[in-house]
Amino acid sequence: MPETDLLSPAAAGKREQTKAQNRRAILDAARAVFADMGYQAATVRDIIRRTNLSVGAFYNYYRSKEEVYEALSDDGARRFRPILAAQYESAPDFQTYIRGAVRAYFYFLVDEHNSWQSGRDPADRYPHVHSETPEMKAVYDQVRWSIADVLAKGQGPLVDVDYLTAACIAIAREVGASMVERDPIEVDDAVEFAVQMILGGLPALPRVTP
Amino acid sequence: MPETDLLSPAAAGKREQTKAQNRRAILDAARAVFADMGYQAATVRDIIRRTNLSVGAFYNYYRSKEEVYEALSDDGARRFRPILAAQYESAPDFQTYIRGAVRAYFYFLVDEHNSWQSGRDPADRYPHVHSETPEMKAVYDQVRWSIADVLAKGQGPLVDVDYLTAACIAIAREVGASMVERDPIEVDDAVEFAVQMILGGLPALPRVTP
Amino acid sequence: MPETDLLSPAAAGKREQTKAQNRRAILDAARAVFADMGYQAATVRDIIRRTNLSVGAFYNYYRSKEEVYEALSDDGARRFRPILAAQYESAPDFQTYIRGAVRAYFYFLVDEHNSWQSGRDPADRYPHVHSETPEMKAVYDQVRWSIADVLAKGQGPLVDVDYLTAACIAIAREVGASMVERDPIEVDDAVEFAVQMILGGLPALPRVTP
Amino acid sequence: MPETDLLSPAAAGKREQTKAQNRRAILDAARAVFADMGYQAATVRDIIRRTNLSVGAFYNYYRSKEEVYEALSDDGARRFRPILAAQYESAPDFQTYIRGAVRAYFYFLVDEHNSWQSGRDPADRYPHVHSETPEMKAVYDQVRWSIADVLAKGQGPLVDVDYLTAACIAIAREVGASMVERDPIEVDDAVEFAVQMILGGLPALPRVTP
DNA sequence: AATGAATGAGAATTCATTCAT
DNA sequence: AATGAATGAATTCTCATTCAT
Repeated sequence: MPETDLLSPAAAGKREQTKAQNRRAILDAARAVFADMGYQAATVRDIIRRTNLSVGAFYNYYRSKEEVYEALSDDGARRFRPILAAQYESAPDFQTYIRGAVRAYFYFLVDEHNSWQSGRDPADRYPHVHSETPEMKAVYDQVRWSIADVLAKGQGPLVDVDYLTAACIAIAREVGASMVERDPIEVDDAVEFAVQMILGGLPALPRVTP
Repeated sequence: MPETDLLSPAAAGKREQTKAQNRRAILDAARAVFADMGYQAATVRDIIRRTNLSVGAFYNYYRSKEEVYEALSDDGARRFRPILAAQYESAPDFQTYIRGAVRAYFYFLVDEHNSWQSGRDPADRYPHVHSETPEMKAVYDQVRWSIADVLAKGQGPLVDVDYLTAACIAIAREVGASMVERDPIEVDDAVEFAVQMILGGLPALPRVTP
Repeated sequence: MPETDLLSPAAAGKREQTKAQNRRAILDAARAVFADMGYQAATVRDIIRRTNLSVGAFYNYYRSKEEVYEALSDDGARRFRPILAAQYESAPDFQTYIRGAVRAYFYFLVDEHNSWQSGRDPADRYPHVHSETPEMKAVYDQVRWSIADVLAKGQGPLVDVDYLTAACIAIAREVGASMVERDPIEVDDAVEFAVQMILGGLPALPRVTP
Repeated sequence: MPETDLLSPAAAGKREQTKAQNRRAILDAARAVFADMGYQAATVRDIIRRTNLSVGAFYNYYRSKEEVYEALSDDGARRFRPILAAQYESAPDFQTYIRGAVRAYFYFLVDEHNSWQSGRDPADRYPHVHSETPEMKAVYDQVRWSIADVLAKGQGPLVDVDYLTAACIAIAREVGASMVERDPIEVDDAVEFAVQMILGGLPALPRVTP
């Protein structure tokens, strides 16, 4: 409730900039930490340690580990949603949609993958960890929903919708995960593989009576 | 005052039996607890609470929470390995092998699923937890290895082995997970779906030059 | 949920005894700490420090500072209630009741006062503290209630009940507090003073119309 | 950009005025907050939240939370001292002095009470807190001292000075506290009650030999 | 002077593991 | 072997105070 702004605009701008940087630093650190050791095992201190902020600073930006997780999810979803939506709108048939969605997802993964460097080997210290960033989860949820939607609208074959969704998602997820482990990363090869796997399997699937 | 060394063989046998029972009780409790809330969130007290035992007794049987996890993994792997091995030995071709492996995996899942009752919905209290029991993980690793092996031996098509393994595993995992959520569980339908998805996709896959 | 009690009765008894001792040690430490620096300023660590227990042990016995406070209150109330009740039952008139209650209260105070030794000077480090133990508060509440009750039943003069209660309580409290500061403590003198102060003032009080 | 040193005297005066206003705003806020939740539980942010100021500004005016407390005490004492002193000078006897002092104290209380509005009921959130503003404490100390002085000078009866002081103070305090809880507040009735309680009790008190 | 983000010591609490009985 | 209280490091979060702007 300051009465007036006594700071110069420049100074105020710098303040804002620093805040934005710190916010991002926390998110980046959190992404790396969650990827390294999983959400459950990660502690707020782990996140802070990858930052040059103090404990207090963390709590100035986020009220808990949970809130960071949400922010990360939102971040991923927000960036991926428009891409996926475009595919969804423009695709004339199921095949085209699948290809577009998988491609979009894989490029997103590569992007994510490039944006952080895991400092040390995760699984060594914290076993049993499913490294899945909240962003991946958010994107994955989006894809799941849109596949289900396309199928539900009858634009796909008359198969078990749940199973097909699960299978598509599964393929995209795992092939994607396998892809980003390689060096160099060949996105188009991976897209082709996943798409053929999905589409090739379709004709043979057991039909259901709606 | 504890019983002394002056036991009859019968009494000694009884004691062995009790030990085995306790060991199993701990594993059963741990399986349920890990499934409910994940390894990290689970506390040793959570485990022993589902047991007749005291904290101290727990540590007589396992030296740490970690060790219980390992034991659970071993347990699952040990039970599943022979089944899978049989498929592996007897299968004349890739198709047969896949069908056998998926069927074996799905029946294993159903078995696991029936063996514990999640008291309440875990995800409510512990968000972002991918409940995956150590046993599932172990079995999954086995399947992954054997698929890779079959492919490596040239009994499958000339495709990207890593990707195919990943895709097969992914399909089996997710369709399987989807299957056990249903009531009633129709194992054979799910097997058929997963198998067709995998095998149907094969011919269309991009070939690689070895 | 131990199957049987394998401990000898003697050992079990010792366990129980130790627990009782620890429980008391915590209460004693808490009483002293609350008296020294007030409930608000007191920390759980302050309490533990006056004990040879560990942090964890504290939480084995009480779940929070608050719970210790409650226990202390209950303790005081439980010990004082019967004494006060006896006065209340047997007193033929207001004068007798007041004298009995004040006497009981003062003896209780002396008892309390003797039971703990403030290690260092409180007010130096934690200013603005109203040193009032929860036990004193509980007893005080009892007395307040019983005076109000006696007056409400018409056994006292027709005066403003709230004010009279407040005044009686106030006199007892402050004269009592003053009393225990002295060395030697002369309980009977203090009782006499307080009682005369209360009863002497009665006739002159403004009457109210009920 | 802050104003520079090139200010007109008028502007400088204005700044002085602002400083005084801020100082008062902090004190008012602090009084309310301390009353609501006690000194310990109150945070500096609680205080500035009831203010137009920033954290930094707070520390421009007072160097610590403690210092604010002191300032409040001084404030109350400073305002009340002259009033009490006047009574003290002009009173021909003990009776008159007591009546004057009590009346002055009660009017002071009413004044204090009107000057802040407790937002919600404090005791709900912070148990066991005897909300006593530093100002009340300061005034109370003054009264205590002056009664003791009057008695010491032999203008009162030959009774136990400590006890009488304690009792007078106690009555004034508690009846006063009870008074301000009422709506409407009837100061004169309360004064009459307290004065009669004190003076009425005097003749009956045990005499001491000096 | 004002601003409000940053700091970090310190508070409450949990929990894997040990150990006396 | 069994028991369960004790331990204390580790965790989350708060808040008085400082300091760059």
